[in-house]
Amino acid sequence: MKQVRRREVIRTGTTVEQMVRAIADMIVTGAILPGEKLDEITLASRFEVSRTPVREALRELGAMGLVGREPNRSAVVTNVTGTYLHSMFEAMAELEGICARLSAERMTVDERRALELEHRGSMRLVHAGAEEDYAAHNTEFHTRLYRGAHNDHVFEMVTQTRARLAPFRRAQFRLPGRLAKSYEEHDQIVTAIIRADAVAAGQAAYSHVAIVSDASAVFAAAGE
Amino acid sequence: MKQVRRREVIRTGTTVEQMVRAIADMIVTGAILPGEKLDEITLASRFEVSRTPVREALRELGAMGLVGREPNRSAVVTNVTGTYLHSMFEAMAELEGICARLSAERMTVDERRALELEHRGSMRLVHAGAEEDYAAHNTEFHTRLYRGAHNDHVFEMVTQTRARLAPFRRAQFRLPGRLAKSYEEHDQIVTAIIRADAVAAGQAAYSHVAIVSDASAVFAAAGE
DNA sequence: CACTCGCAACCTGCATACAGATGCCGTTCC
DNA sequence: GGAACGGCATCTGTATGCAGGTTGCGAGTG
Repeated sequence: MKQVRRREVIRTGTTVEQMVRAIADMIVTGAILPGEKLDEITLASRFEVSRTPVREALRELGAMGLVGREPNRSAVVTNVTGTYLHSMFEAMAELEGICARLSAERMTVDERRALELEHRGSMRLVHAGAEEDYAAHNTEFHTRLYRGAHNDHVFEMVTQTRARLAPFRRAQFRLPGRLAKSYEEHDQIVTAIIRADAVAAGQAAYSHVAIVSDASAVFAAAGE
Repeated sequence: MKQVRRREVIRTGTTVEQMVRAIADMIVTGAILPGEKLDEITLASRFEVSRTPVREALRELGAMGLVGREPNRSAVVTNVTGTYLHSMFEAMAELEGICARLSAERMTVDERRALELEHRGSMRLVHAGAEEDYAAHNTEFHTRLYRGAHNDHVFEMVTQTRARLAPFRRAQFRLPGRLAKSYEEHDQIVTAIIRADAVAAGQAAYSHVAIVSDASAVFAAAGE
């Protein structure tokens, strides 16, 4: 990490790690859309490096599942099938459930307090209808759950799954009334965690994500 | 896939995909031990290719979590810390639980029958004390559970986690009485799945893996 | 007019060459 | 005698060139 940063200054180009992050960002934020081709030469000139590091970055993104690769073809931003998308949403709900359950059992006092504060603070965003800000809060909120589970491998899995799902849930908070509903569901999760009620926390988190998945599935199917 | 195979004949060297598989195999079977360095030049000469495809293979293995990489250092077979190892075993138990639960709900009649047959057939291996064969059966048995969940993303996660855990659970069936115990636990899982009792299946699978994890953790700590 | 075959441009896969970084070891100085 | 510094060997990171595969377009034919 530190070395990478040092290089950032020295070299005119970009390191592979930076490219991976940059491209992954473009994918999850929607700057590049699913199905779009990622031409090595184009990317190389764009990042001002040769094709070699670009290839390595693409291979890593492929292993992460963000782009698909097949022999002698351009890498393409993964455009998952409906059934696979569904399996990811379902898996996400399971993972969230696990995280909430473990969080209820394992979060430190500080973590519980921080989660509650984060949650309470989001109420004004709901009232203001600040979708963008609420989305940011939402990410933070869920990340706290993932960390609170105190299980690094689960954290990796859930983080990676979320990244792969990101392109398909962007418009989520635009649905009317979704903000208030999300807040309420968060509230149930937080309450259960504060009470150290693992089962309730797990179920609340599972439903929360499962509901979101339904809404987004509709959106995705609608061709967003 | 097909194209790769065609090339296998034409070119003297090896493709990146083949190398990834080969190296991953060496790691999970213990041919290369955790902590061992993977020198690019050595691997290149060993596979009769240049360093470029080796680098790509190593990067992919890095993304899979099988090898660790840091700037300007050789890739090393991941030697996970105790706490991370523990988190993987815990995650594995959760994932197995999910698979068994979903299998109980979703397996087709054929899948249930095949699972039961596979299981019943393993009894003679237990009596014979055939550890190697039982290990093979065990892999097949669990793979059936993973597939039976009918969730591709969960399948990917559980498969990848199992691959990363493989180096640490090798000696598992050498423990006295472990074969019989494993069979009995499998029996509970199968029974619950046949009965379509999702909760029981999930719990049985969770305990099954959690128990194994304890035994293996001891082994790993002992320095196997 | 549609369909097929062939060619050409383009792109990926890999090898090789070079630059930069790291670590080790011997030497030197305190 | 020990520690610090410098040089060398080695390995990683990247650029570039070449070979093979794929695609798309155009000409020719039914």
